[in-house]
Amino acid sequence: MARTQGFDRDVVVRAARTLFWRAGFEGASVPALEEATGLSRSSIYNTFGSKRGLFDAAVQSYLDEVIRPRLRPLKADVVAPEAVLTYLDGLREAFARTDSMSATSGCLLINTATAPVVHDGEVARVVADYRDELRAAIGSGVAAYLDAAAPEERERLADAATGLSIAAFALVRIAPAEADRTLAAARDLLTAARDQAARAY
Amino acid sequence: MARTQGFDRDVVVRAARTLFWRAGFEGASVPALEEATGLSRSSIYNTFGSKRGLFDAAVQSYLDEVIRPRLRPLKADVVAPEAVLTYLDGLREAFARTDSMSATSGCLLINTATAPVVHDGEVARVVADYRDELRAAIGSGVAAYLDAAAPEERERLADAATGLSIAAFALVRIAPAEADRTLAAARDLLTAARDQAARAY
DNA sequence: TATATACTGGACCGAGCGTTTCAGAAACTG
DNA sequence: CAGTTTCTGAAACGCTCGGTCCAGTATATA
Repeated sequence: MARTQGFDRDVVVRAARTLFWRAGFEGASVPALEEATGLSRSSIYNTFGSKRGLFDAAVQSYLDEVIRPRLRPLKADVVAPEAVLTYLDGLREAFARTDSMSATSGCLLINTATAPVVHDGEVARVVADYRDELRAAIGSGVAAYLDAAAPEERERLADAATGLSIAAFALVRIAPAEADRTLAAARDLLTAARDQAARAY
Repeated sequence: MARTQGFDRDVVVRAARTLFWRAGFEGASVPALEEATGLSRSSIYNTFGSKRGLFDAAVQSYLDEVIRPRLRPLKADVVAPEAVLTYLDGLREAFARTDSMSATSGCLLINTATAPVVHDGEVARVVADYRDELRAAIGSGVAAYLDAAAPEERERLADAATGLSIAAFALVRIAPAEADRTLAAARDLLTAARDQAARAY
């Protein structure tokens, strides 16, 4: 009866996501979004309602396709001891591939945390929820890695590894080498804590 | 012979700085800058050449009047052992005063690091230089605090404390409690390292 | 094949942007 | 007090912004 949609919604959202990631919410203009998605303005507004609607879809896509796959090993019921190191190393590898989105543009959500659009409370909550999710995942990873450490030490190291990951994302655009050092520091903190625990036996 | 300037440049730059801090470079419109500074558009352009020129002046003012006073104890020829803890505690106090600029708006330069304007290479360099300055200052503070620790451990902890300070600034707008935890983690890392060094005797 | 449905392209909207311009007011200097 | 210089206010610039609208077209169903 009705004509079917002539584009793949996921593909469109992914294209918009890339532009928002690179340019930020404010920096991605509607004409630029048209070009990136291949959609005309009316299709964008018909499908997503507004620029914000498209941004929200892009953020969800970012969480589902970029963030969570990387965090999956840390969110599993049983977490591998080395999973938290693998996470940090995976981030460093992404930063080292200088043409990767992570290297050129950091993290869509961390970029958003310091952008004007965050004054919209709903956006701020999404970003804060992301931080909590990251913290919980790293917390599991640290617990699996330092199974013998005192709880307060594990919490402290999980806070530190989470913060250092966030700092690395904030830095990678302007100082990629220093972003890598920041992640290396997180890794070293964990391995040093483990070495010390082993020595305590 | 010539008429003298009818306003105090420093006062004007300070007012602009506050607005840029709150709203970011892109978010601070020229009309809003007029209102904040009390200057008319022509005076702004006559004095600073462009919005970017005013922003650059605001950034310098931020470095000179906000950042460097806080870092001064860490940059002195002889650094007090506890100075790095005092720095972290001072940051936490500022974050706890929920009406302070730091609590509501984080750090002007870290906000800029993830903003579109950073694609201007000159702006990116200023932000990267700030990170280096912060890292060097914290490095001195860590060296003074952990005078007996191994050099590689001091470097690692200095990288960590620097990164965690940056993460706290990135987070404070959207998750102030977590920003405080991030700084607390930095502090605990340092004190734990010192306790452990003491125990080694 | 006829029809109904909704996707699509492109013109258009008002608003706000950063910047330029210029005439006139202000006030130091000689 | 006259002259010169510079600051200042206001208006207008061209442009881009996010968003709306509608006629035309494509297509799945009956």
